[in-house]
Amino acid sequence: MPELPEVETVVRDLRPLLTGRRLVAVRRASDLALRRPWDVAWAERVAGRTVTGVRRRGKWIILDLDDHCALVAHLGMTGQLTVVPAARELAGHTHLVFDLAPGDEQLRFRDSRRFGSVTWHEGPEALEALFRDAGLGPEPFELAPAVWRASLAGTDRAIKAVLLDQTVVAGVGNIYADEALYRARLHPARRARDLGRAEAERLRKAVAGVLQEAIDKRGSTIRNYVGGNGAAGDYQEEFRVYGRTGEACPRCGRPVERVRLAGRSTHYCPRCQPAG
DNA sequence: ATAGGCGCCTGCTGGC
DNA sequence: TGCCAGCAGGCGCCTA
Repeated sequence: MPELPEVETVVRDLRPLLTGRRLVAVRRASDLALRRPWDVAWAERVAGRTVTGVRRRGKWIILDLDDHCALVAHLGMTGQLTVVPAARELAGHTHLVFDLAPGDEQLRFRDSRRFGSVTWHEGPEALEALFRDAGLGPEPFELAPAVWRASLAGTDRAIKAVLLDQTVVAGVGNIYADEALYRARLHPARRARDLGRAEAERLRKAVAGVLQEAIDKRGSTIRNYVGGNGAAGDYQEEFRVYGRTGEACPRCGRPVERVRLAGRSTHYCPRCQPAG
């Protein structure tokens, strides 16, 4: 579910709630497996450590610890990472609970579909290895025009597929790919290598612009997503095409169309985003 | 070597 | 009302 703006919102929420606090104890709250396996050994290493920072890389959430190790969370489609009062009843699908000190609160990881994960990494090298193995590409706000153009030129795929490729640019998912293509007035099925220089630059800026606006609105909540403080996002109110199949394009009034592309639902305006 | 498809899970919605 | 297919903010593995 969560793409870069949602993950960024979680990170901004969690930063003041976690930084300087100790993870007194960690325990599993379910026996069900997450995408990446829980390792009992790291629970012992993490217990008693203080969180020194909270940051994001692509759609990954990083909790830096005072022993230079790190916890890394991925929210998958339905993951939630929130700080709540320890007395609050455990919500369904809660998988991990971290007791915090000082204060009577807990960091909890919920995930109904369990496509998400929480893992522990021993040192900065191990963390880098995780992102290197994933082939994680540049952050969209730091994507150099020449690098972007080279990525487009080097593939036969549709531009929509390229936007979803985390090795090309990190953090874009299905919603913001569609919204960025609409803003750039580009048909999602256009071959990436066929984009002109101006079109490529328009799209690069549209991606950054849409993501920034979504961050400003605390991301998009369609179903499950909440920030680190438990509050939903507001950017779903700003969608121009995503999830608006059959509704009027806000620019020209033509009905928004939906097709299957790169294995994902893809929404676009057939007039504003011409195929040719 | 690239690109597409499928599987992983659960929950919700819409059509019959 | 009930059932069931289809769909969902993602990724990783397999195959052609």
